[in-house]
Amino acid sequence: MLNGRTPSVKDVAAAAGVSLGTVSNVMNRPEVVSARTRERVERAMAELGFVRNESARQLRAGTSRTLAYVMLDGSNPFFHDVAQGIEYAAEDADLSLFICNSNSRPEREEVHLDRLLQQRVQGILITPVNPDAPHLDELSKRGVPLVIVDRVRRGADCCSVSVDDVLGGRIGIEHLAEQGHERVAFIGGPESLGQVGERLQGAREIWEELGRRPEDLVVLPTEAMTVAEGRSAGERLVGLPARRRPTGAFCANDLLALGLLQQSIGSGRHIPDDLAIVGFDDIEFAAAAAVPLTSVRQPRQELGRAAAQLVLDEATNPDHRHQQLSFTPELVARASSRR
Amino acid sequence: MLNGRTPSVKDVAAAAGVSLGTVSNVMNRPEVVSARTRERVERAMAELGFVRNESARQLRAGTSRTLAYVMLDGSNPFFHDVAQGIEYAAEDADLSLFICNSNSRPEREEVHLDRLLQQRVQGILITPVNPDAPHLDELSKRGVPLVIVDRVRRGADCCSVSVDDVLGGRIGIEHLAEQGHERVAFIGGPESLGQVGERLQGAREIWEELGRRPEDLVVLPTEAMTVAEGRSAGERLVGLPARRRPTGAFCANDLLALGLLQQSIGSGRHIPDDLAIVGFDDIEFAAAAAVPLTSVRQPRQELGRAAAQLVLDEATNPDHRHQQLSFTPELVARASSRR
DNA sequence: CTGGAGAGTTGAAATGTTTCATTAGGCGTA
DNA sequence: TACGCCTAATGAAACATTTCAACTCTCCAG
Repeated sequence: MLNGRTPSVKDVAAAAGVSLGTVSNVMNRPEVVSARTRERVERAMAELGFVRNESARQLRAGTSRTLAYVMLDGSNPFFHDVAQGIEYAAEDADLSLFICNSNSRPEREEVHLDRLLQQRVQGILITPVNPDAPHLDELSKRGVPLVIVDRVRRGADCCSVSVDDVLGGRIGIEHLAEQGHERVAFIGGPESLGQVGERLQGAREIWEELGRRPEDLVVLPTEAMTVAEGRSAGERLVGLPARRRPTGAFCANDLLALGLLQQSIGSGRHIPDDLAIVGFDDIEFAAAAAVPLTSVRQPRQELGRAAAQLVLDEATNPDHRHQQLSFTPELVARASSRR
Repeated sequence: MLNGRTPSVKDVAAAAGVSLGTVSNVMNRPEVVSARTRERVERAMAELGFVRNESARQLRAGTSRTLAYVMLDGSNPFFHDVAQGIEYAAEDADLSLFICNSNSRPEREEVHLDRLLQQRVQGILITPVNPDAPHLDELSKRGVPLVIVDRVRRGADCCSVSVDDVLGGRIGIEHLAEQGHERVAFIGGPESLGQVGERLQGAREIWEELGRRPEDLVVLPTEAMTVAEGRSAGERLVGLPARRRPTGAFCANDLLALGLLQQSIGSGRHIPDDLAIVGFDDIEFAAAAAVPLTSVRQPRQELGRAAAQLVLDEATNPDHRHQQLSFTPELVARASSRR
């Protein structure tokens, strides 16, 4: 009767001598079935090696048991920490987490979103390549619970969780100023990345509030936020005439900062005496760098956890209101910037 | 007629004035339907915003379109590179990839595997906490295509993809010997990890073949393969009496090596003059360390890609044979070990 | 005895696809 | 005109589950 097929509820029912409905009850509402029958059914399940077919469950029940996170860049540990936070929240809610990676390519992002829609996931968390892309509108319109992570969306017609980047920019520069640096660099780009723009904005604000001259905040744009770009920025820094050369550098993320750190040490400079370095994100490797890296910490796991809670609220609470959650960044001072 | 529901093939069929079967054909075998009808159906789909329900498809077709990778440790970039390799292969085969993370906890691993079974994924790739755990047997017995990644399984009743760790151990130590080090340390653990044992074995082999004394290969066991443990090993290293202190250290992975590097520089030693360091894996951050790290490279993405191909072969090819694929590691010499 | 409540169990309907045997219609040939 | 062939389209069955109204017992109060 089974001849090779993987067993179904029907087979279990037959083996236990009960009806389909009872087997289903054992799985979903064990309290309504008597101890005797429950035991019998469970034994049959174990003997047959029954594994519930999730597709059929989902088709009938209309509800899936998975969340999804579409991350922006798998090579940046920051996003894995965010994912970890989401995972914990999902675990608490007894859901699975589907992790996809767009690798900053809009086409991949669309492919992933399309698949997730087909899977009817309960909710989607995403750090989008472009938070204003129209295909995100599509999702909201479709009614799929959606939370933007680590970005904000202009229209604000969906939830988002991010960090106050303007404040982050202020904190980083303020720290360098406090350490007595008269001329500092801001390293990051492309400026089209909303975060870079905001961190730079914060940097400029506080710099002027402290009464410094705008031309003493040197902006070194990069093409991406990678270690390699950090190294290249380091080379450009050395190339500046000594009297225009900053003594402190604030990088828009830790990968850039690590690249800069490496290039600086490699070319014989002493950190922080010749150059003080401040990063952003406070990834695991920041503390583990040769000269431990000062960084503006984002609460990475918290970000993920909060995002997951928002998406769950949207999925389950009928009078859900969209929220723009903003976390406060915080300075973690280490050797790379302290005299 | 739709009143809020998400549209189904039936709705599309009605809107386009054709039958269910025709709509299905448009999606799955467009060549059998006439251009006129196809167009009409496609228009209807677009207008209704139809998205195929994957659960229903899978239920009927009996086949899912996803692979899964259960990774061992989300905080180690090595596994993300492996995952990336799998993802590329999955992309080529037009499959989705489900990424789970056991975080080295056997219970989580089991939960994930159970879920994946319920989802009826096409195949499972896993870097298991313990490659000999009985629940992996279960999977093979069930007939789920299974590939062990970066480990080998004694019984060899399933495919695996790994790197020749004994050879890796030889390569690392041979390099240190060539650089003229007379006394070296092996740092890694716990030894119950098969890989650690094999790398150590290779290290010992070559050390003796080169005519060195066994007691000049100092083993410093660690409790885990993390940056923190690397730092702690560094402290123990300093604690050794000068005449017993190694001048070169071979770490069982890069995280350990980075921790050791940091601790060494922090306590004023010069790398590589006071201590030469060799890591294992060659993760992205190895090259980006303050003193670029010499490492025994594993072909990380290739590992993933090959594993995915094996699992696909097992899933689709009826006369699939299980294989134990072994890649050859290779030395990448950088500043941390070169005088 | 009868009636009713409550606990436990049943079985049919429903979910959204794909598949496949069947039918319809058009066209050329005998 | 009758026949066969080919291309398109059809619609019912099947997939594995959940749900729910209906049914059967058992037990106890009246």
